[in-house]
Amino acid sequence: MATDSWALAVDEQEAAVKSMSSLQIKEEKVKPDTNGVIKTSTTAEKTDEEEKEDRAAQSLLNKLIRSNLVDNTNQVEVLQRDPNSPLYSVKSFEELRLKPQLLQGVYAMGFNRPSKIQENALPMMLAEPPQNLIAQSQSGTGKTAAFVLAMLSRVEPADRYPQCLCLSPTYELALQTGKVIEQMGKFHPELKLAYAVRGNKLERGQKISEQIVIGTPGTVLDWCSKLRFIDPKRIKVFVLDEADVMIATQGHQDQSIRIQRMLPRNCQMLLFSATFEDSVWKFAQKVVPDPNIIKLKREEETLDTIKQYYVLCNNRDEKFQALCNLYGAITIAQAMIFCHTRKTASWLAAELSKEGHQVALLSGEMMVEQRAAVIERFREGKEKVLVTTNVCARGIDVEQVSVVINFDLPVDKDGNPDNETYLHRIGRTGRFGKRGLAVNMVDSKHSMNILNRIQEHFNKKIERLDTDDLDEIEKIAN
DNA sequence: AAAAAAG
Repeated sequence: MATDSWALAVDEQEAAVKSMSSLQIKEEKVKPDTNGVIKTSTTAEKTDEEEKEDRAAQSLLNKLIRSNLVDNTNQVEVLQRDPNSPLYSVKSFEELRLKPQLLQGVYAMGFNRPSKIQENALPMMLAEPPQNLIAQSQSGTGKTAAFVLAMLSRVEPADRYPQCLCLSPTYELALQTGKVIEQMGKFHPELKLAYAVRGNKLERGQKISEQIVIGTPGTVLDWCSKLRFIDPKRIKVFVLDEADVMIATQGHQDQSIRIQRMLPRNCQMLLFSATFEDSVWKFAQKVVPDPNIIKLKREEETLDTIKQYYVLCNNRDEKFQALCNLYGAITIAQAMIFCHTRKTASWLAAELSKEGHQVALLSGEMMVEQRAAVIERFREGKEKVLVTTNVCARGIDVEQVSVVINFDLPVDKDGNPDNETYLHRIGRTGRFGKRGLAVNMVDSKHSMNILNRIQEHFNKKIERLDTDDLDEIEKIAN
């Protein structure tokens, strides 16, 4: 058991793990309740923990619903694999002729009508025979709901083997996307979901019966090859989420390709990426035959609703002092603080708690049980401030986050500004017209240069903030 | 450099 000052109580860890594993294979007491909701049948009354879970789930749902209601996109560019076929676009979910239980799930989540990207993407993804899709889209556009809907409409619940496979770049994102699958599929009592993530160990030699699998690359690869829990030849839909991360040369590329190669020829490939840079494009062309392509132009408003500042310091200790000065202002709602390395993150979390601030730490060096518990506590609002690494840069949606601090600016392996990660990080806040605040900590000429290049890239002025000026801090925080 | 990993 870890002895860090921010280590969690054992019962909380267990609760978090339980909530994650309620749909897992090892769980024997799983059965659908009256609403068709799949959960363990232990207690009749709702415990405190369960209510907290409900609230956290609701916050995730609220965010998803808004992404469907608020169209902050102004342009969708569609390239069909057959340019002569008519371009279908739906204005309602009924037009898609979904299975009734699935339509029920869609409405139960509060979706009334398709988002901009869904109008075009859904008819393409649901067409017969299945067609491949490459979509450029960021979170907040209804992307997750779109591919979940595609998986759920293709799945045959009566067949007790994996048919849909979704890959996420991180453990936390896999859990989050899994929750959406559970929610949207909850009116199919016989439908089950398996989490192919670290820490979810199964007994050797068996096959799994869950129809949908969500997971991270390493575990999914093991389940498909060495351990043979999944027969990849029977997968009908393959979703690659955050494909630009998954395909990055230094990233999950090998594993993603090896998994993809095991799939049958006629498997439907759905690939989502924030950018269409060369590496993504080459990969896509190699492995996704005859794709439809959707490019989503997102209004610059995304950045306009987020006020961006920088703080000038001379070294790490000054950055820490500046952060402490900001602390009162950022804890009004929730905040995320990004560091470049795990080491810096754990150092910073320790220093902040020494100063008497309550902070949570989340990085890849922690044990998965702990990670699950921390992200859950953060979602519930039990933790106000999360110190983390790029593990949380993408896709993690917590509604109450209104401040993002780049304790270290995002740079790639060559030390160049990582604009994409910058956009993703600050995109954790200020969505859907909500006000957001991003503060960048600059501690050298070099990092000032990085910041300038980021400004140029987004053509957006990032103003200086004096952290000794409490009035100014007060002003930006409100 | 982070993440992924039944290595």
